[in-house]
Amino acid sequence: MPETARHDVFQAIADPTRRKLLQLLSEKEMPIGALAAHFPISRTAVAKHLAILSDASLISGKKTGREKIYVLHPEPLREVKEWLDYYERFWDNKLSMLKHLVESGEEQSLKETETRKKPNH
Amino acid sequence: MPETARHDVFQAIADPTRRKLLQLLSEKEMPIGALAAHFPISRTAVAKHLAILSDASLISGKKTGREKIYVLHPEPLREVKEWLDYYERFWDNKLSMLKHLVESGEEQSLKETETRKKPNH
DNA sequence: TAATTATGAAACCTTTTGGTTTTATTTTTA
DNA sequence: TAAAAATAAAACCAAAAGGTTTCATAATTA
Repeated sequence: MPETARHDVFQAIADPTRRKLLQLLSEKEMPIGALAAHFPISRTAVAKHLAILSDASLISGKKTGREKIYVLHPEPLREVKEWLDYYERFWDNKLSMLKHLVESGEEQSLKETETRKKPNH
Repeated sequence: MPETARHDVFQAIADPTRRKLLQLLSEKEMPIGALAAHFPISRTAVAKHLAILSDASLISGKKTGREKIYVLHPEPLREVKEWLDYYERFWDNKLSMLKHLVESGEEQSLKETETRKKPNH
């Protein structure tokens, strides 16, 4: 695994082993050994999957002593979510409008809460 | 492309060419020739991508005369969305609860689905 | 300090992916 | 009906993906 090419988040989550790694790291940060114990493949193979996830900025590792603890970084998944939002309208005719309102309201609130706390009715 | 193994929706959307194919088909149903015109690769290569998308049940083709018209089937993307919903809470602390309420309500109306706590992949 | 533990790195292997070119087959249409 | 158009199918190819084993290195601990 040359690790030269930049890895895409869509490609990173395409592999079931990598999805399970993300799930494990979402429960608790762990070193590679603890992660590898959950799989039938070798620790080296897990290390390569971690490298791909790291390349997609989905995880990072901090070395403490002789261990390297891996931590989840879910932010890049937002790109996938935004891609999906476009298609959601095609399968969901019911509440898509409400949900889009909620989500656009959320973005608004993220910007607004710094400057304003009360509604401006 | 032996087409023996069943294709996963996560894997199907991993390739940028296939994502663009989905986008084109979301605008208008088209035969393979019209699709291939949007890419620098051969029509045969596009045909293989379409086979993968079809294998993931994301599209289907109906033959009319000498043309085969491809149609988008976005439903399998719901699986990706549900997987993402689990991670959304990690980047969105504000309205995730409201959104989860909206979405669980939606799922309930479509079918009686349990609220899931862990991803199933 | 010597053995153990945890990880990193390199070399290698097989299958899958994403692409090509070539050769049919089936409908239209000139 | 012969030519053109649209697609399908087969054979082939290079590179990437996913795995292995083997060897090396850095911290711990007995």
